Amino acid sequence: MSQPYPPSAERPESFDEPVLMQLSAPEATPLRADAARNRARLLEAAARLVEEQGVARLTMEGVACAAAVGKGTVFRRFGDRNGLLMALLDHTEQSFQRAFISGPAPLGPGAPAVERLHAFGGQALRLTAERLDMYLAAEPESTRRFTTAPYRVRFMHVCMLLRQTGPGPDTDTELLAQTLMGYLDPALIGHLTRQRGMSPERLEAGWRDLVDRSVGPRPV
Amino acid sequence: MSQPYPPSAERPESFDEPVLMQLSAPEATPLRADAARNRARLLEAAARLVEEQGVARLTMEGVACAAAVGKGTVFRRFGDRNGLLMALLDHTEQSFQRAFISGPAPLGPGAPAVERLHAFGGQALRLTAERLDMYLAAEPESTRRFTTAPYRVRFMHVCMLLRQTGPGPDTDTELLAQTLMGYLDPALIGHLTRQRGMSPERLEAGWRDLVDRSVGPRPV
DNA sequence: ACCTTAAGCGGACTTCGGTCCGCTTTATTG
DNA sequence: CAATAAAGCGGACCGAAGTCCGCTTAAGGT
Repeated sequence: MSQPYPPSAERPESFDEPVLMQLSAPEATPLRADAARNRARLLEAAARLVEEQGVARLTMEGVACAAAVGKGTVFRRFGDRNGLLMALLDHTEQSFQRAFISGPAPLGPGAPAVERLHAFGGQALRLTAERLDMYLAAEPESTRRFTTAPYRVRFMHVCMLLRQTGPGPDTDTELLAQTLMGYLDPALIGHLTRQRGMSPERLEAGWRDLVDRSVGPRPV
Repeated sequence: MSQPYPPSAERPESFDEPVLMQLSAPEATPLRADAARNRARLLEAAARLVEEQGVARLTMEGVACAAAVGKGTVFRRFGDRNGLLMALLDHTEQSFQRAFISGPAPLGPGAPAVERLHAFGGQALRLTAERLDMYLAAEPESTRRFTTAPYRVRFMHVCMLLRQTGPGPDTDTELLAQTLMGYLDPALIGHLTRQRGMSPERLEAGWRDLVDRSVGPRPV
């Protein structure tokens, strides 16, 4: 109920600013030299530890220790464990973003909105499946997951594409977009692939079906 | 990776048995007298503490203490914090279940499947909104949330109704049902109502739209 | 160069969920 | 009614996330 580490903190709590593209890349105030160095060491150490022992064994103290840095420093820089994990996914997420915002069609602009939606989901499914443990571990719990920067960027994109498909006047695009986003939730993907044994192809076909149903005015 | 408390534990890990209706009500082996007494005292104490201080302040040790019982006992009985919280919701959940399985139409049998789906979502939204904090706190994280008994019962129900609406042969009912269930996720409901300020009416209208789009064969 | 100041640092500390294991109680059975 | 096995109990213990606060240090102004 209070901001723990006043100035920066990689996970902003405010809601209303225009987020697009500012995942964590350009800090409002650039980091001090030592801070930047420590940040890099921490990310490097964390990535190494994850690779060596799996994300489940990653502890904040372990990372601090491996980076030869105090525990408080890790929290100051990344806010919490999810923040650190999200930072580890930042590169992937940013290039995905670039791809669907300004990359080549059909993911990027140029193709019809429906096809862009198809491509968007396909790529999201692929990225998530590829590093599922990371995405699962990075996902904050409860309602927090809807307020992370990457989620919001994706959401706004889906919302925009949906609006371009000629929804009827009585279609609630925002809610429909949330529903579509729900399909891409790492937890759901993990459940379906690991516990229900569904193939990526099946998930992708399901996505296309869902998009086709969501597009255009609502049925009679 | 191992079952911590061998014999009972209110959250079964197995997947394939026919669950329907066995939330926690009839234990496989009935509880020993002292165990049953302690269970009741724990639930009572927990409910009181939640009422007094809110679910966020509820700690397992606090409950144990208030029930004049050892901490280990709480864990033995309920598995973990989510298990305790789910037990607190059990009554609500069971009567909801009865209502949609065998209650009066349109929630129960008798009405067309589409109307039953409409009613189902409406009621789920209402129940969740009514005790949102509890539902949020009781929700296990990551993929675990798909394996709780209440989730699975709801899911199978939606799946069944969907199958009754004449989906085309190329419709993946299971995936569609998961999508519908995603709309009813307490975390999403909490986000939409609290952080985006959406009205219950709007959410319900969104649900009806979603159902209408999900029903029947997929569009061209 | 020096001074000032605020960002940054570190690690002890708190809190809480979850586990362990030796002891106690219940229920069954002969 | 005793004996006994197994379910139950309790609280010490552990690990990890997150907090706090006094000390250090980089950076910009004079």
